[in-house]
Amino acid sequence: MSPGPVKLSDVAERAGVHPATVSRALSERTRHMVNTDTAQRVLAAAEELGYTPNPIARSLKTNRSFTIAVLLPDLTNPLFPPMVRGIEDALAEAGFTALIANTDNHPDRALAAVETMRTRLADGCIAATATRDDGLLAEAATEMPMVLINRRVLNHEIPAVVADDRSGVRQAVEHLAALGHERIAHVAGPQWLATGADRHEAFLAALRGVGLEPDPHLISFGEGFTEEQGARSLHSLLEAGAKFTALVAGNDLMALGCYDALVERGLSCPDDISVVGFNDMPFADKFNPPLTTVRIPHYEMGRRAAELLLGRIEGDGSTPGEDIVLPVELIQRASTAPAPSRRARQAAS
Amino acid sequence: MSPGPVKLSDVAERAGVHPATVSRALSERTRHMVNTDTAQRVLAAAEELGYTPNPIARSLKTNRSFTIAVLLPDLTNPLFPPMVRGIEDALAEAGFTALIANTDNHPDRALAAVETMRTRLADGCIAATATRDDGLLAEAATEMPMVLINRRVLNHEIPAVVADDRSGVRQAVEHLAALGHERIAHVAGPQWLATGADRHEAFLAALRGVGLEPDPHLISFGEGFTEEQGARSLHSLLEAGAKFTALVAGNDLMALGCYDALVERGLSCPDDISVVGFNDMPFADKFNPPLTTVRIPHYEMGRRAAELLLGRIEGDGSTPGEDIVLPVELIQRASTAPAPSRRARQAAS
DNA sequence: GATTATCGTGCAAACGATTGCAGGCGCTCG
DNA sequence: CGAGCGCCTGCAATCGTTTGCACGATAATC
Repeated sequence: MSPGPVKLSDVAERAGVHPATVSRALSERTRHMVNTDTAQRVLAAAEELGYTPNPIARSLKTNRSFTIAVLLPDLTNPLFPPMVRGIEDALAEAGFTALIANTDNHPDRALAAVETMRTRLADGCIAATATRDDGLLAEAATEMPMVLINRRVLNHEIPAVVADDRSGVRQAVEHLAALGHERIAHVAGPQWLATGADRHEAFLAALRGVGLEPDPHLISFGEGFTEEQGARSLHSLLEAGAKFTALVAGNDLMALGCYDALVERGLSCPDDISVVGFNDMPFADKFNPPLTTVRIPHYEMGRRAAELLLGRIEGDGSTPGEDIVLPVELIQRASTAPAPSRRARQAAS
Repeated sequence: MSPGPVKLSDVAERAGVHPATVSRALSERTRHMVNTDTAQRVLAAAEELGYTPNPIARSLKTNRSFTIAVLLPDLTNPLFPPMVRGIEDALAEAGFTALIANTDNHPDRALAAVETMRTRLADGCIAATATRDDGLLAEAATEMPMVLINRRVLNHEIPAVVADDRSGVRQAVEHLAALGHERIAHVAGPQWLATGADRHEAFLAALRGVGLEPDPHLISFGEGFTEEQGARSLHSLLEAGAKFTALVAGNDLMALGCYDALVERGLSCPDDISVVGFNDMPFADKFNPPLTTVRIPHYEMGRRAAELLLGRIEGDGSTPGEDIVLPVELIQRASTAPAPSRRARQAAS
């Protein structure tokens, strides 16, 4: 037997057959081509020798790597690890492996990553990096199966699995409205991301839904879903003299930024201003105050994205793709409280 | 030209040379074997055609995949993403890619992961999953270059990069002692992990260092570095009637568990009990109260681990390996306060 | 009993790159 | 002027699998 890892020909020799026969006997799909008891013999030999196929050689021949590229803007954002877990779990069940790449939100790093993935022959790609109008990904999508997660591009050319953002912010503003808030601000996320734009739009709609008229002076856009941008946005709102008693932030990170801005100005949450976030990131219940936010099913989104992708890979390439939108749920914690006016009234009564 | 991705022979044809020549011209290492201006021609042709080598085919021949396996217990633990970033960045600079696997702290899942990695021909492995006495990894280490991160095995057979745990907990108890605390508890991590055992030992030493005698009744061991275990440990301490005014937790997650246990029992941090954590995980400054903890250089640890590993791969296999231990720093926030006794005295004066 | 279908297996050519070996050419040097 | 030496470059084998094709044997058909 040759040295090093055992290979197909070793098994063949041991079983007294040709390597090709071993190959056929070992694959579920081609097993029927070989006599049942030779198959048994081969299987036994493979078992005894502890044969494991060399995936490199296999890939070279078949052009499939059983590898899925996962493009993330930033693994450090607590939003993503649970999604990745979901993705990995679903992929593993199908014998696939995830290859994770951070893009830092830089288009060129994304380009480089896509390139790497493509040349490494990933069988498909799950991207969380898409900007709303993303030519790069759209182009890449023509070359390999792709699905988006937590993002969406303008013309639904790429299937996506997303949380029900509209419902989420609706629940948020209804909650605020029910608490008596009438002047509600929006510390919005970047508008070049679908999540940012969708939530902003949903915010406007939800406000009208509860009979409030949107006020442009109560809306400020951040340039990223980050703490700094959240703080900056809130500061600029306050700076401009806007008056409001509650705000909904683009996501939890921005909400945390708002916390910072608030304490910096000696304001209290929720006494002066109620804030609600988005995502229910890990430890959102441990913040000061515990953050009211809308919970999205991170893990489930990951699973669904992976399953969707696998379906497109294995499948006939059809399933033209309704986006999958998963339900969300408002988690009420201590960062929201009745509006001051109502508290005053209650105190008076 | 053949269809699909451009390959070596396409470039060869275009440049009017043999594929072998192209191969040599394209590799920095072998370029000197080919005439300077043919090399130019080849380079130009490759550029025009947009040639990118097929790493699968290359790997098959060279037995190198330029892939590094990264074994994590749990990507969802906020400790790890920054490390992964460090690893990825350092690897990318050298043209390597990281393959991330979660083991969920299950030895068999780790085994499966290692197996996958090995058969996928990873060139090396960075593991954060090692238990103190880890036969599995020790064995795997004989088959491929490996370095440990944030973990250590008993007999230093595998090089590791770790934070200076001893110094960290020393700083923590000195801080507490300086605040006047005399009865300091330890909500320790699992002892089968090096981090758990080291910190426990360091705790004992540090206590004596400030002239306090360790009391076994003030120490409780968790079975995992988790919130639940932190809460459970603290509960059992309190249940047993232990009296103390401060505690150092095995890590930040356990500290958060302590927060939970404290509020559940109507105790206040830091008024009744000061707590200090370990790791300075993201958002530790946002907790209620902001957590005093010791900061470890996550990102840097990742980088160093990757660099160390690459050195072992490229290099002569020497560097027998002192462990790399990186400095840590106590970050004082609001979860620690002067001991009640001292506060009383201050109030009296 | 000759002819055709059926089944099981081996042969050999891929996949796309790397690399030892050999050979052609032009020099120099004795 | 011929032997010898360097420098380039082409040839062909190789990495470990998969897979179309052909071949031989056995079974089914008329």
